[in-house]
Amino acid sequence: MTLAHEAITWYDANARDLPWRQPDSTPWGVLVSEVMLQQTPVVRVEPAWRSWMTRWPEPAALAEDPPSEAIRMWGRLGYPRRAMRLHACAVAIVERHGGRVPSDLDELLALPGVGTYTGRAVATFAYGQRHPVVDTNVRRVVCRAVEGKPDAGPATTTADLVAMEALLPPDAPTAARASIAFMELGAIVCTARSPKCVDCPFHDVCAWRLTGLPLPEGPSRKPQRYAGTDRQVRGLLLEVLRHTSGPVPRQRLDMVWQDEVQRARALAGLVEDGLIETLGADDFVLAGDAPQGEIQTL
DNA sequence: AAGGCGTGGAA
DNA sequence: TTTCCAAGCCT
Repeated sequence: MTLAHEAITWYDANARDLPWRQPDSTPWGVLVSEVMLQQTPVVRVEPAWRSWMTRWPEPAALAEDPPSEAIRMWGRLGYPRRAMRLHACAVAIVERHGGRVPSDLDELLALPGVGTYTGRAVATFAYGQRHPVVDTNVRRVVCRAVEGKPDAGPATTTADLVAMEALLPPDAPTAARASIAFMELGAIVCTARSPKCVDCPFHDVCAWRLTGLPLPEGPSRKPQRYAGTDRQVRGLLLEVLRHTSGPVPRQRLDMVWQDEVQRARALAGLVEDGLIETLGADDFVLAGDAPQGEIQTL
């Protein structure tokens, strides 16, 4: 019994019932879920995914609405640039692929917001192709079970793909199930902080467990702060824009953050990223909400 | 190729 | 309270 087959057997009995995994889910639904799941937990994605798919059941529907609507629908999932890119992705799918999510990996990777993980996930989970699919869960499971290390280091794309490739069964449908099974295992059993080894199908063969669950060696890299950063200020600014339909005067935005320098920097950043647009000298709107011909540049 | 980029919940 | 983490992407 290989690791892949052990994982698949475990997955068949323990997988969560998520809407984008239903038999009737579309490649578009899979793509939307993958983008939403980039750095956002499943529990917060699920209701947002349902709303999104109800409103925009296919790429063409989203492409017809302005980016501002995507940003509003994104709500508080975080990293709203993803909403922008998903909108741009829908436009590209309409323009380049006749409104159908492409199945070719290189065409997927060429879409905005679709990187190594997401492209392979869509090709594999939506189209049943055989590709290694490596996310943070897979990296953790493989490095523990195979290498015996407590935590995966920084992502090293090529090496990670090669390592997973070696574990994949030869036929595509089984390989796809193996990938989703490894991911699920990392998500609910082989978790970062409190792995539930008693529930793990790799219990008896896991190199990490067999060597006594050694702790991480050096000091962990310190996570990025959030409070007081430009990111927080951007979030506050965007929160105002999201809940306003018309132009928002600069004066209103001035209220969200004391530090004028930082506030201006955050605002300029949002414009730079294309999330918002300036209207005249002192009004702002979400991207795409400006009346024709009234967009000003800084 | 490190670091920027949101948000909320669990420990 | 603070820290850490959650199916990354882009530059």
